[in-house]
Amino acid sequence: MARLDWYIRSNLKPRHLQLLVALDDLRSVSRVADLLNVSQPAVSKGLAEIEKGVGLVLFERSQRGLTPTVYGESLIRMCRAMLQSLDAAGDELRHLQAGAAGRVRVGVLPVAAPALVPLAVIRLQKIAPRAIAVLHEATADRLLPMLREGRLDLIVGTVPPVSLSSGLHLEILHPGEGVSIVCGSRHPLARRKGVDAAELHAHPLIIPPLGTLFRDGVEKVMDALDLPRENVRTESGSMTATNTILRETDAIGFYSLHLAQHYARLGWLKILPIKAVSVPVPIGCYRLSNVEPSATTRSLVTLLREVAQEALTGQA
DNA sequence: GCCATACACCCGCGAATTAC
DNA sequence: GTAATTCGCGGGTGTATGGC
Repeated sequence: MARLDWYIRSNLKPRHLQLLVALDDLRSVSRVADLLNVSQPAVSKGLAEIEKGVGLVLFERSQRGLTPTVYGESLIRMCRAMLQSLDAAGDELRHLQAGAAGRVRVGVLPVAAPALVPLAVIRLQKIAPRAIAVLHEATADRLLPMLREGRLDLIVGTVPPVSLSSGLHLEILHPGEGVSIVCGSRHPLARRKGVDAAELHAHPLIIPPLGTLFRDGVEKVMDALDLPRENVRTESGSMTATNTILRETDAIGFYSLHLAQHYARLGWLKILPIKAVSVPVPIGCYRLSNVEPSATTRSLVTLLREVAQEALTGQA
């Protein structure tokens, strides 16, 4: 085992992790000493010993304090994840002690919020009645930092592909079904058996916000149907808001087929019978590749696979 | 005002020794 | 053979001091 690996496995202790994270947060040896209730030399010496142990300079020293080097930034990021894992271990033990079967914190992207995640959570509660699912719905730009900081166990939805070096593990749950064009059930086009793309020009459009994978798919559909960009009145990352606007106005929206069918079954929306280009947007779940998922997290991922597979085969 | 270093002290751990 | 005690070492921390 290399010296670096040996040092990290054998000598790096939780208080070292706390020290590095605190130094990154406060960028000052003396302020960290105050925070951790130790002397300033203890912090200075502690940092020097970690640097000696790993054989790398982790912080640049200056008269104004400390600045992490690239090595420091990398190790600190791992330290944050390890501390979060330790916190999660404590949480899980507390919940097990209280008679629960563990907890899973899920970042839910809008596309997975109405059906995929809730259906999987319902199944989880059947097989593990005391398990607790904590759901956070937001866009990818807000959820990915939470995942990297260890505040989430996984993210479910349409998120961009990641490289192996990103520290994220991606599992494709569903290859995607293309984009469906939808309107409210009282919309003038709702009862039509056939709709021409040109008829959509008279209606305002609701599209996903910039930076989302689904937005790229929607833009391709808009280009294929020659839908004018100036008709876009709303960019919405909220399913609830989008549904309300679609039901209360003559706006046109864009959903994945699975979602569109889900809302059509509820009688909220209609899928317009219009020929659109097929732009599949895959749905996946992301987690940190260097963090071993808890038993509850693994169970939920298995159920997400089941629900997604049933959506593929039309059982859902 | 900031951080680094030198030195001293305390504490915990492991090995060696002793008592039973 | 086992448990208790002793001793040495290393790690962690504090104070004092110096350099930038």
